Amino acid sequence: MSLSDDLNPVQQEAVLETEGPLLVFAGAGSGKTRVLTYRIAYLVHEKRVPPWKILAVTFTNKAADEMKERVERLLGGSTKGAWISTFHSACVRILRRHIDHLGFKSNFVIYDEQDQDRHLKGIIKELGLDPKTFPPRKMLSAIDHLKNRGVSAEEYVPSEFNIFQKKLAQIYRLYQEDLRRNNALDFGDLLHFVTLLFRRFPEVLKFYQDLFHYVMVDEFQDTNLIQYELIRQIVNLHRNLCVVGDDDQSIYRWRGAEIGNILNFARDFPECKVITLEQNYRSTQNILQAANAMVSRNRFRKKKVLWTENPGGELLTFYTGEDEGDEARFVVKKIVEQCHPSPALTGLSETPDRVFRDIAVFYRINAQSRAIEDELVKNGIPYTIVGGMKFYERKEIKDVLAYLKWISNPSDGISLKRVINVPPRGIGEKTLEKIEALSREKGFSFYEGIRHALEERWFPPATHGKMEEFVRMMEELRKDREAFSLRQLTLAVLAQTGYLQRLKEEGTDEALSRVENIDELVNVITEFEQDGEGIPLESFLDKVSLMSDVDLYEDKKNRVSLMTLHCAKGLEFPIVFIIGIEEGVLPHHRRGEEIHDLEEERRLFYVGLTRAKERLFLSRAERRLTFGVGRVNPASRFLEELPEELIQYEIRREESRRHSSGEPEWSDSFWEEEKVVDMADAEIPLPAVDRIVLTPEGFMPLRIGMMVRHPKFGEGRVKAVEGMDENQKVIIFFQAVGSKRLKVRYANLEILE
DNA sequence: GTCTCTAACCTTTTT
DNA sequence: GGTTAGAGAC
Repeated sequence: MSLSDDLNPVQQEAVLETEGPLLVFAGAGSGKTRVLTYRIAYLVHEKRVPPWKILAVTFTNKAADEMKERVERLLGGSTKGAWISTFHSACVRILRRHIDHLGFKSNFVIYDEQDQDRHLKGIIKELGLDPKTFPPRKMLSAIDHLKNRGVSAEEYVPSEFNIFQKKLAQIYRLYQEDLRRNNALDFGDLLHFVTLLFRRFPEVLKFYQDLFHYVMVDEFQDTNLIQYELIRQIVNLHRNLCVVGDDDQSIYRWRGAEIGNILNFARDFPECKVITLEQNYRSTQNILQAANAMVSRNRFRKKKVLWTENPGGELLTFYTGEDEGDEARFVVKKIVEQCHPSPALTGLSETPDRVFRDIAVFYRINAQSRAIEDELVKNGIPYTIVGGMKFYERKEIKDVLAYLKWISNPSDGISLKRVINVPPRGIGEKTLEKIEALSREKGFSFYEGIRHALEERWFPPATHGKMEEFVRMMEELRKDREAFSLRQLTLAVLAQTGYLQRLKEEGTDEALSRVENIDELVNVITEFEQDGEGIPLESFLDKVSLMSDVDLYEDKKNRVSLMTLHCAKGLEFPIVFIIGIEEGVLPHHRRGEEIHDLEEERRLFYVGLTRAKERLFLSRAERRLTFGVGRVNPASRFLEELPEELIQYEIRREESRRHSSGEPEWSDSFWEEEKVVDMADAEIPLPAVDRIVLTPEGFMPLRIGMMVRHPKFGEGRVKAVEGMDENQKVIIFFQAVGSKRLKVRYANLEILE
């Protein structure tokens, strides 16, 4: 390790400034991780700080693992007990040790969003509230918000005149009570409880203050209030806190991230030193210039201008597709071109200079991946999706995990209720409700409730037998835990419960794919156990609960990567596509015109732009299917904010319409006439409609609310349009015969206005 | 209690 | 367009 060889002067300064608070503004691609890893290595190697006195927190496990790996490489050995982990896993580690202070047992389980949802629904029902006026998900996010601001159920004081708040207070209290009964914590609790622990038990706080002499926080712009408070509590003694972040890459405001944490850091730590890393090592001049121009439009930011010594590189390419299919064809055609350049196009190169793993496609929302996927499949290009429907969210996986969770913590009623009748055992909703009421009244966990009811012979005879059988089976599994390995335990669950057998009997394609997934889960568990540490069952469940989408991402396979812009943060690719540069998509219409929201959307775009090392392709579609309904989107306002001279517009041939079937999409005969034109020519006037309707003659502009005439039913008003293909239907209210749903193709409609 | 079919919701982003 | 929750039939 040689600081002067491996780091530029500013980076070196950030490494050497070890004492006291330090704020590092690290622009995209400026070597942020490098600084952090060298800093840790420097502390251990040069300043002889014992590794376990160092705490470094990140947001994803992937980032933590990467940091660990790089520190190990620098130190030529292990990280020897340095705490390098995510906020959440650090908190779990602390709570497993000290949570008894707060009246929980150390084998608590962590509820995910789905568990929370079920849990809260039960409470709303219990209170006799209408789920329509008090939607569980809205209540949940309100509770989460309170936790993120450090407000506990007992402390929350609702406004006396606000019915919503009053009910919220009631629900929040009951929700926490029930969690305690289940010995369970939700995501928000993990952080919140540690701050409570620190506040109420100074000796515990003292222990960690003494322990951590040096604290580092990565991606500081994404911390929320509670995370910041946690850090402040810990560093209050030694005050050796180094935070690294980039306000321009703050994209989690909607989840409570406080951009003020980084912008006002100097106010909380007046003695702090500020270092700004502005040299970019990742992107070409053109890419960087475009990104700079974009983000400089934001008003609420610390001014900085990234620069690079890299070559100018190629211009950004922009394509306007007819619809998302056309857009996808453009993307795939370009991918093929990059990976298999034909001699005619490149002049000389015979071998592809790019492989699939060099390429990533980013989008605003997950739903946009579909069109791209279809097109990639059609062309036999391997790809991987980061995020979206996750493995651990599949029903069968969650079922098996629920059994395991319960074995780990028999107080966990949510998991128990999930599987008590899976596969069907003749134990129904009503029985469960009775047990729940009984348990709540007596302060039992759900399982204790069942056992109590059995002893007292509360169940009707038929139910009694079934329940007895179930309890016997679960007790058996609980015993298995002592003697069995985690793998054996999982296999025992699958066999004893009849879960696997039931799926096999079903024999449908769906059931068989579930069996395959379960098979995969057993593989994962086996692997985990082999290089495992700690108690396998608990650590495995923790790992699964705290896993994020990006964590599953493996970059070793040679595949094109597809992901949302949010997932893209922290990654880089030689070639990047950003699709859907449209008003309503990016910026997304669910955000208002509020300046902070708009600026965050702009930052999101900025994050996407700065992931690219060499080439950047941007695109949009004039028409897009949302909810299976056609929609026309104008170009994003962000497009105009990119410097004109950095962009070349690629125009499409009119024939692309007939191209939806037949020949391979990228065949040279079709594309070779492409040319570069300027904006004026590329802009195609947009039809002023919000629904496009397909008729035998072609497209027909039909607006909702428009009056039309049908040959048989007479005059009517358009209420809705469904679909875009030849099966497209339209719902029309006719004065004569009422509402009708008609296939547009055959309806023979005539527009009246 | 179990299974099947319809209707509503959905899509912003996730540790 | 696709999934999922709730209603209705057996």
